[in-house]
Amino acid sequence: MAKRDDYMASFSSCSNGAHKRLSRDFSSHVQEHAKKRVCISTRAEYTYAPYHDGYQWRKYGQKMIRGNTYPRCYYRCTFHQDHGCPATKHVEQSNSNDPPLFRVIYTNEHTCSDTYVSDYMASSIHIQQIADASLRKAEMATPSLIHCDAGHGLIKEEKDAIISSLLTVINGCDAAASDVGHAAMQENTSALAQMARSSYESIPSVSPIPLAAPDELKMDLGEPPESHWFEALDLGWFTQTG
DNA sequence: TCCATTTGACCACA
DNA sequence: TGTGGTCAAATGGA
Repeated sequence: MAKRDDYMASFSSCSNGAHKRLSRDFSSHVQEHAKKRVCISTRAEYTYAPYHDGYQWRKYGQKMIRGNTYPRCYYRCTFHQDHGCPATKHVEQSNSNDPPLFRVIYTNEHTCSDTYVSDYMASSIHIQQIADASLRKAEMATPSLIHCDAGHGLIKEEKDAIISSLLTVINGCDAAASDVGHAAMQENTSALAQMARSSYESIPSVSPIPLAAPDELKMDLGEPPESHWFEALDLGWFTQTG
């Protein structure tokens, strides 16, 4: 496959017209190889904090998408020009709740590796933001429940779901780490997994009997079910071939 | 003055 | 031909 760096090197020494042409040439290469099932990573994520994921992004476009209430915003890595980092993400609000939930679609991995580890540390903050937002929502919905045993049980269930999601993500990261060879990331994700487990174990379990959360306490996620906080996009051509 | 964001226009693809 | 993704000039803030 043609290296993107080759194209990016060309970018720096050509006119705008040639720049655009090379960009399209590269897009054609990507699409061509996509047809041949070459690995290009894409994943979707639902989050309350779409703008703080540990990386620096620059917005390059916004578009109303047919059938969507809210516009989709297009971001690429700040180091796109400097280091040719191909990472991009699309952010679209998926509901009008307070706080609103956003769907973020990440495309391509960062090659600006100096910010890589901090991303995974940011992930723990990110998950904490999700948990906090979720619990605030529950508290606002039924403040009296927070102060009774049943309320504690419901909150524990809510936390269970969130932390379970975190562990799923971290386990996924562990697998990804072996692919890209970032040992440091593995250490951090293991630490995060341990943090999540200890956090999980430290939550007092007032009611050992699983309780079904009433409707007003369930998180309104719109389309995605809770088990799909982080969703891998199966585009049908992820398989790496020799 | 520099840099990030906005926004209309352009292009590729289905 | 409609839709989604990207570009780049214009604009605004630090």
